[in-house]
Amino acid sequence: MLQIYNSFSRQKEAFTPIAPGQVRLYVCGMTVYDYCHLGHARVMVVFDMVARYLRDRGFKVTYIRNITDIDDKIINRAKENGEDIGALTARFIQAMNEDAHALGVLPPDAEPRATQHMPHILEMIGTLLEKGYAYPAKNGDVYYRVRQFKPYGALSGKTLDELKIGARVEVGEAKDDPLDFVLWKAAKPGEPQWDSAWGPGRPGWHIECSAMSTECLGSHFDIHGGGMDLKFPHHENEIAQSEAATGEPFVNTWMHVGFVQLDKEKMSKSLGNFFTVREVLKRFEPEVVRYFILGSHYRSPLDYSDDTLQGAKSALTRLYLALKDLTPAREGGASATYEEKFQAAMDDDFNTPGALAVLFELTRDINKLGADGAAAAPLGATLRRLGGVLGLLQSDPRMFLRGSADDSLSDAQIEVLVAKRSEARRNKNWGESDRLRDELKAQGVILEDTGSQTTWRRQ
RNA sequence: GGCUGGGUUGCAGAAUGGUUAUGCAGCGGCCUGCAAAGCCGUCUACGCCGGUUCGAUUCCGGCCCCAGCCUCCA
Repeated sequence: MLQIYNSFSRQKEAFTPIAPGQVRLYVCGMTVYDYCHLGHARVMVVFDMVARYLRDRGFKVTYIRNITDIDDKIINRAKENGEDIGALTARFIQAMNEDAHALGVLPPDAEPRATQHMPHILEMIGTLLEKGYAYPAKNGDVYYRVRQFKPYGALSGKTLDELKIGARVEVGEAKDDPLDFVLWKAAKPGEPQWDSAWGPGRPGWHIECSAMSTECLGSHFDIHGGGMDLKFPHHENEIAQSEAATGEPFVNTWMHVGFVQLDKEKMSKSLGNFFTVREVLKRFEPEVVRYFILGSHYRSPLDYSDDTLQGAKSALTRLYLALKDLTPAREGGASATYEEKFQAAMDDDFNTPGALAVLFELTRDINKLGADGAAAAPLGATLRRLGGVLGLLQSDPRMFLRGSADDSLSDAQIEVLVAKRSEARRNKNWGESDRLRDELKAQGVILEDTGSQTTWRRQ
């Protein structure tokens, strides 16, 4: 039985989809004004894993991940760059897709963009006004009247009065209540704008997700996810908007992914202590980064360090070494217990570290069979299959182990040295043979002799 | 201050009321021309104080510490 930790109830719950056999999943994606950093990568990889596992579990999954392509940061960045907003967002959407692809993240079923869903956004704001949950302010903005929505604060575990203590009042605010939040921002000169019954402007951040999620998945759907930092106010506001507008429950299960941290501190744009995905990919292979992310539970903080990434690389190398000499087999064979253990781990709130431990048990059993490739092949097939559920182990083992040349020796240069060494070995010239091996080692190339055959891999 | 997570062996990181997590690193052995890889064996735990229990790292209470949210942020 699949159990998921629901941030709303703050406990693990048995997962039952609204429509039998179908899961409707919405995840808050990126605001596209800059490159993805590791925090974004974690959310993308985690929900990719969730979607893959749910599908493997037999559910039909509709996975929606939105793109925020209009907001203050985008407008400001475009202004700084002297760049057209559309060009800026197109550029970073492209970059995001490249990063996601590198990390083995499958495209969601749809990636709705705020600017392409303006009618539905306007419709929802209209409904909220009609129902008395929203009001137009003197400055042309439209606000959500938080006190009108009784359950407000349920997700974040706060009461309105608690929230009010911390609320900041900006100069020149036109809100009736400092906790109210903006649904529609009146256009300022030179800014992108859309026509509305309340005057030209653009949507607030929260409304787009309410509009797009309910448009794509219906008023009431199964799982809504995002980073931990979206819990409040973003997701709280989504609930308020959506439930007030539709009159139905919005989401059954809320999933929040923990932060990527650097030196025990949240990696974030405002602190400036972040690594972009592309920076990290210059130093580690994408699959290593994916392993690093899945190597800890999705709700735990994940501390980034070179050592941890190096550890992920070593672990992944061990898995690939076990697959290296196996002939591909189609069937998993007598490996049902591994499948069961794997599923038991994943069923427990997507416990990927536990699932990975099962892959290592499989690896040990493959290695024990050693030269008996025929016996090991079905185990190898199971290892690859289960790895695939996590989006891992789908590369050619030899290609993964050889890595890429970077600024070191090329494949051809290595082959030449390996051939020279094999020649020396044939002549039992151990001095020369070991010298060549040390030379390669110094260049980060590791040799393995199996009888007269030598294989190599980059460290 | 309020709220939400969390404190596990050298590092990373799970589970669990009594019995091996797992990976990396270490140590001993096997294998190897020597290595590497692999296999076998092995060492280092469960923030503090109480309580429940035959028995608690695991449940309960209190405390300390860390991170995050309460303001844009995945």
